[in-house]
Amino acid sequence: MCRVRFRKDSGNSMRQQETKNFTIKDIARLSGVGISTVSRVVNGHPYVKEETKKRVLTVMEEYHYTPNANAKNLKQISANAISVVVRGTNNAFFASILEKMERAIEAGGFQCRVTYLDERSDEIDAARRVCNEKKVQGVIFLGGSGVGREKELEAIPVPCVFSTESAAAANLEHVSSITVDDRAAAKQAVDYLFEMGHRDIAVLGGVREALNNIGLRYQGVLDSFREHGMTLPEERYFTCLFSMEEGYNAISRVLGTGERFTAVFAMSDVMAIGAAKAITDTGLSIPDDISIIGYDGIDLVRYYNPTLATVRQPAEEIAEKSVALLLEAIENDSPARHMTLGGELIAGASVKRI
Amino acid sequence: MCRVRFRKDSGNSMRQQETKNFTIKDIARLSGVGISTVSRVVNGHPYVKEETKKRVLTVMEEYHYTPNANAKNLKQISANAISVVVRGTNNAFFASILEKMERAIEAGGFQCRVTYLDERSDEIDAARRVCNEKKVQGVIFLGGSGVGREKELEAIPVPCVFSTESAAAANLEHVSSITVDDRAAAKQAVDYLFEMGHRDIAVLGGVREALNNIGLRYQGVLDSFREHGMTLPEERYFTCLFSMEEGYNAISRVLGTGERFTAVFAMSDVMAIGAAKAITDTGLSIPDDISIIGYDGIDLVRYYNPTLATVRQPAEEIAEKSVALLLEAIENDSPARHMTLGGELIAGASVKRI
DNA sequence: GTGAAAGCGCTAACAC
DNA sequence: GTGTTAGCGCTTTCAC
Repeated sequence: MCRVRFRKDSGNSMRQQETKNFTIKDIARLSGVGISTVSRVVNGHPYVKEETKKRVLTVMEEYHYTPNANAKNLKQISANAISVVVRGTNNAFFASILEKMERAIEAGGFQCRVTYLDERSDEIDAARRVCNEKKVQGVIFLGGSGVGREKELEAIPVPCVFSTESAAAANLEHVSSITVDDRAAAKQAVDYLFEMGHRDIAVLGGVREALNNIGLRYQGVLDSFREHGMTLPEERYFTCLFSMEEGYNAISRVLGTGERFTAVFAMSDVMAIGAAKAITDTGLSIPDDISIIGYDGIDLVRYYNPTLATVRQPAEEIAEKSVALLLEAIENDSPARHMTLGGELIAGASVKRI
Repeated sequence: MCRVRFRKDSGNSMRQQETKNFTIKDIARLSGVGISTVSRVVNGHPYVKEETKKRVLTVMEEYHYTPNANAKNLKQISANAISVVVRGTNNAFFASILEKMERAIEAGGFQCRVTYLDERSDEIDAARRVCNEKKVQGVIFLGGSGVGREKELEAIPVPCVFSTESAAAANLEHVSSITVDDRAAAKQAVDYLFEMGHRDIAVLGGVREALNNIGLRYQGVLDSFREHGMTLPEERYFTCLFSMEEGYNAISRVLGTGERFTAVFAMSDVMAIGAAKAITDTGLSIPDDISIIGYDGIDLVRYYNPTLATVRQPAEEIAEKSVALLLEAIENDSPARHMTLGGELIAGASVKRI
């Protein structure tokens, strides 16, 4: 492309020059030093005469030199960096954790490299690739799961931390994890609805599998029902994906049939928001006709109308502990640990005592 | 790290092997062919005997070989890829455009490489780096601005498209842009408020600069006021950043002083949501006491209570046109173009006729 | 059809 | 303090 572009005004050699990608060799030649000296300056290594350094920096500036990261990574043994592999873009809950992780990683003296993956991609595969291409010293999986992937995890040569999913079952000496006690937290949410006098409670959640967060939250729901001498009828569990749209559709559909309940526990705040809108669109009121409580504690619940009750997962604590666990493993070669944090019930105007 | 880990059970050579990063050389040796043959198989080049190909693939499979992207990029001249540089993570409006861009780019036969940048980073610098490291054939800037950066843009050797910010002023033959007519769209929003009988209108927006989107939206606001024989008092313009929190704080503060108006135009939906919550938290009703209309048309406005009126920027059209412009420039070497799309007024329960 | 060999731009010994 | 040089893992001529 550029070729053609330049052919149009080939008399202009200035532009030709501006487009050239300067290499370390060019900079060395232009500043009259060897390439290793340039490399030393670029990487802030010691033992370069102040004067030489200045000259090299000037040339670098003048020609807009940027080192080629491919070449750097190809050669470099280790880069003092930590990689965070995030599963699922556009997830408000993860976004808030990620932000805090970045800060903690940098505070710990490491660079932070974030890899965003969509749902279709394999996070462990991506991590393996990052490890040997970017030479990172540790990996944090945000929203990924290591369950049943022991074999692949073995192939990752640096300490790992699974954030928000337990990896205790993998039982690997380089894989830690940090989770919220989903079962207890979900129980708290439903307990709260019972306390507020609700008896006819619906649950909006994802596909229940024994070992994932959803399965655990479901267990917590059952625990609460059991403790209150009740059982959750299967027709009161609505399955949907983690989006407002899906939550809306699921609850719209059931309310459309004339079915009624006095409260909903949604296993994520975005589902809860969809559900809330479905309720008001049906002409019902929150919380007068139906109460609703979510899960996660994303910022948005505070700004919704009415303010949504939720069980907050402690984002900053998750972030800090994840990074702390990883740094310990990297720096002190500490053994893997699996920590569990508690959720926090946040009351909101969306739940009414009946 | 891994060293230490392995020393713990150095008798286990299996794990040692699993952690090794296989290179193209290893695969060549293990399958008894030359490295160029492996390279051909990996890249799907023709002229490899079916049998040889099969053998190589088997070995690759067996040893979980993944090519090193650094080495690949270092050597490769061009990669049939397009880079999208997104400024500002966690922006729902951009996220929806990005998703559609990815699809369009892949449909056009190119790979899509997304680079996420925070507000502090320089998007043009990042693009330049991506160009010579990843060998992309074109760049789309989502949310970046090329204004006043002609010099740096010249250094990018491939066609570019600025999405959502005009780059007409740069007047470069390889830089196109696609924008919404912010001025007209903002005018629509305020016109609508006037039509609904509002006279005391507040505006919540960002820092006004002559050439950016905010400045244009502000001009549109002034246009509408002028057309309705009025002027916007300076004390009715509230400046805040693009977040719910900022919108909330700004409107809370002013309502707290007892100041009142009958309608608010917020220059983004997230600001509008913050403002909406500030209004209801003050004990006022939307739309009975104060009407509100936002800007952007993110999904969330449909799920808010009450449904927020907004001016929708046509995300899919922006995405499609951006990609189309770029593909044309890449494939047919078409000259730069600057397109302007229209916004669409979306009525909502948040605006009341008075 | 397939292999040998020359680099891509850089880092890190090692020599001076 | 600074320069020379050997690769990192790959693609890509160019021979055969």
